[in-house]
Amino acid sequence: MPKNLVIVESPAKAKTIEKFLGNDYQVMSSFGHIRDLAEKGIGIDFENNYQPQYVVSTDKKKTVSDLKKACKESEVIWLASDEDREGEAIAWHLYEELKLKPGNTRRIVFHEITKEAILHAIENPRDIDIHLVDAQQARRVLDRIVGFELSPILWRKIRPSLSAGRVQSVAVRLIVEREREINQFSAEATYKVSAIFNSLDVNGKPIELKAELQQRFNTKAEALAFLEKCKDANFSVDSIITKPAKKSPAPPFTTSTLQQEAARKLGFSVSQTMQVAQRLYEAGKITYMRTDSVNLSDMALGTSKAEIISMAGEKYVQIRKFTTKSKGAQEAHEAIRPSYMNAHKVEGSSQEKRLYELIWKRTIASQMADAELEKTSIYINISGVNHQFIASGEVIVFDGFLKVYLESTDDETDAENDSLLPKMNKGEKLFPMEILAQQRFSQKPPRYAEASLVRKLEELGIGRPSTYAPTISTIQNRLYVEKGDREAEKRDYNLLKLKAGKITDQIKAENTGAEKSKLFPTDIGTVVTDFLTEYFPDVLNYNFTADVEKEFDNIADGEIKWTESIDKFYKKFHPIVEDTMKNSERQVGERILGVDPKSGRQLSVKIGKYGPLAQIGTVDEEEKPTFASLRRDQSIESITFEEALDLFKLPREAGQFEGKVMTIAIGRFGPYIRHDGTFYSLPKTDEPMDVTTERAIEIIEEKREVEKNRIIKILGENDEIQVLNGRFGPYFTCDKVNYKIPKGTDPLSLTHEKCLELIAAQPEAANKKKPFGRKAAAAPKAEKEKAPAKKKAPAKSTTTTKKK
DNA sequence: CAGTGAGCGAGCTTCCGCTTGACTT
Repeated sequence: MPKNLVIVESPAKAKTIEKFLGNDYQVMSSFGHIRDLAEKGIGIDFENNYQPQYVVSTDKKKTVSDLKKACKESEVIWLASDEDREGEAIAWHLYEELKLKPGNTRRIVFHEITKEAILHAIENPRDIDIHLVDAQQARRVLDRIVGFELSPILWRKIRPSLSAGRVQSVAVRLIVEREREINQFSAEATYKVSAIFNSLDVNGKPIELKAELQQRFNTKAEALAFLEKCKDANFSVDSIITKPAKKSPAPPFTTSTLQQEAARKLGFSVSQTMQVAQRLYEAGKITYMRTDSVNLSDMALGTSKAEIISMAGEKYVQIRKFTTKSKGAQEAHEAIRPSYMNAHKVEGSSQEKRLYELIWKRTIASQMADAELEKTSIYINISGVNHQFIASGEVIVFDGFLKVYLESTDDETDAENDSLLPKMNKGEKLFPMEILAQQRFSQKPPRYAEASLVRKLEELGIGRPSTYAPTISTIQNRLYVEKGDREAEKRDYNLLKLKAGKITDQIKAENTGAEKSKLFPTDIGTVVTDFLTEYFPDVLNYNFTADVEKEFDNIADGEIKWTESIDKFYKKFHPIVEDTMKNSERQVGERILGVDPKSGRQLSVKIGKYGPLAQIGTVDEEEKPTFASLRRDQSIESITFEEALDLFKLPREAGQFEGKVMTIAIGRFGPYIRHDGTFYSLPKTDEPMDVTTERAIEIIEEKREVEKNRIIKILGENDEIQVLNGRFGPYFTCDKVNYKIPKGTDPLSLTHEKCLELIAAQPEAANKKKPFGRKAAAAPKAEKEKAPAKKKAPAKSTTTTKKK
C-alpha cells in the first residue's frame, strides 16, 4: 500500500502525475469541489454570522467515501488542488470533510505538469491559506445571496422559473443594450472617391494603379463639384513613401481566445469547442482547456523552439513570454497548448483534428519571429485641388510567424490594399480611366455572437473559464436571448462616375446587414433586464464584479474578515429586495402604440402568459379586449403601430371549397389553412395575407395528394404495421414507434415477418425521452415549442480564413 | 400539432465555480 496519497482536481491530471511519482505515491482526484452550500433554501445561516451550510453534493458521495478510505490507509496526505481561490477552497473542504490531521497533511501547488515541477512542489509544501479560502467563501455566499434573492422577485413580478445572477444578468444586459444601440442607430452617408489610373512605371512600362482620395465628402454636391474639377485636372505622382512595419503573433490560447478562434475559423459554438477540447485533454493531447493563462512552461518553449528550427530554420525562432491582460485572471494553469509540440497532427474525429491543429499552430506561431512588412504609399497630386489620391500597398518582406498562423478578426471589412505596388517615378503623369464617388454608410454595431460575448465578459472580468460556456447556455435556456440569423436588407446607394469626360449619376442597390448565429434579446430578456437595472443598478453595473473582486482580494490579504464584507453588502442589498418585492408593479413590458382607427380603442403590446401579444382595448372597458400573438421575428421593443395593427387581419376567410369555409391563420407552428376541421400548413413562400381562394384550394389539393401517396403498404393481422412515405424517405410504423428500413431494401418487398424481425433488431432506445436538458427546462409551453421549429444551420465555417 | 391572453391561490422554480459522466436525435 502506498504511503502517500496525492489529491488533485482532475482525473486526467491524476493519471499523468502518478507516472511521475514512484510506487510510494497514490494519486486520486476530487473531481472539482466535493461540497457546496445546501441546495434547499439559501444555505446560509443569517442568524449566525452568515455561517455557510455545506453539504457533500450527491454526485460526490462516492468520491468522498473513496477518498476517506484511501486517507486511512496512507501516512501522508498531499492536497494538490489548483493554486487559485477555488483550488484553495477545495483543499480546505477536503481537509474538513475528510477530517484530516495537521500533522500528516501537506498543501502543495504546481502550475505545470512536469516531473520537475511536481517534485519541486513536494519538496516545498505549505499550509492551507485560510484567507484565500475565506475569499472564496465570500464569493460563494455573495453569489448565492444575489441569485437566490433576486430570482424569486422575478418569479413574482414577471414569470415563474426565471433566474438572475451576478454573471448571467450582466451578460443579458450586454445583449439587450447592444440591440437598443442597433435600433437607435441611424446610418450616416459619405462619399468615398476612388480612381483607376493609367501610367508608366520606372521602366516606362504601362501600368494600372488603383487609388483612393484621402478625403471623404459629406454631401453629393461636394462630391459632384470634385468630379467636375477632375474633368480638366492633371494628375501626377507627388511622393512615394515606404515604411517598414511589423506584425507580431498572438499569445497562446486561453479558454476565451480558443472559443473565439474556433468560432471564427472552424464555425464551432462555444460549448462545442469545450467538448472537443475536453476529449483532446482526456486523450493526453493538450494541456488543460479551462485556463486564463497565456503562460507556456519552459519545457514547451524548448520543444517549440526545436520544432520551429527543424521546420523553418533558426531565424524564425523568437521565444516570447506573454503576460495576461485580462482582469481578475488567476492563472492556476498553463495556456492551452499541445502536450507534445512534435505532434503536428492527431488521430481522432475531424473536429478533434481541426481543433488540435489550430492549437498547435497558435502555440508554434507564438514563439516565432515577427513578420516584417513594407508599406508603400504613392501620393498623387490633382492640379487645382488640395486633396490627394493615395495608392497604398503592403508587401511581406519576411513572413515570420505568418508562415504558420494568422489570427482572424470579427470584421472582414478591411480586405483591400494588400497588393504589391508598381515602382514609379516622382512627377510621373497619371491618366484617370474612371473616377468613382460612391455613397458609403456607417455600419451598425454588430450583434454579439457567443464567442464575442465571452470576450466581452472576460474583458469586464465577469465569469471564469469554467463558466463561459455554461453561462452562454443558461441565458439561452431561460429564453432571455436567442441565437438566430438576420437576413440582409437591400439598400440603395448613389454612385457618381466620371469616365471619358462625362459624369453619370446612378442609383444602385447593395445588400447589407446580414448576420449569422448572433444573439438576439427576447422580450422576456428585455423586460427582466430593465426591471433589474431599475431596482438593482449596483448589481447590474458592469463594474460590479470588478468591485467585489477587489473586496475579495482584501479578504485574501487578510485585511478584512469575509463575514464583515458580506455583512456590509447584505445590509444594503436585502432591504432593497424586500422593498422591491412589496412595492414594485408586475412587469409586462407594456408599450402603448396608439389608437385603433376602426374601434377607437387603445392598441398596445405586452408580454402575455404565452408570449408577446398585441391587444386592442383594455380590461377595464366594458367590451373585452381582442388579442393577437406577435410573430417570431417581432419584438415588443421594435414593433410599429402598423405592424401591430396588421396582426389583427388574421384569422381571415379565404373563400369556400367544397361548400366549406377556408380560414387562414397563424398558429404555434406557423401559418395554416383550416378547412373542414383539418389543418394545412402554408408553404414558406406563401404570405398568409396574399393567399387567394384559388391558391388555398391548390395547397389543400397538394397536401391531399401527398397524403394519398403516403401509405405504401399495410401489414399485420390488425393492420398494426404501416409502411409509409415520410419526409426522409420510406419507413414503417408500429405501435406509434417509427422504424428505419435498411438501405437497399425495397419497401414494397417488406412482409409482416420481415418487419417483426426489424423491430426486434432495432435498439430499444427509440422510446426514450428527451436528452439531458437540466430537469426539463421549466419554460411555459408556448415558448418551448420554439426550439424545434428552428432549422439547424449547416456546420460549415462562416468566416473565411485569411492566410498568406 | 394549430386560434389561448383567467379564476380558488398547491407547490415548484433560482446562483457561480470546480470537475466529469451518461444520455440521445
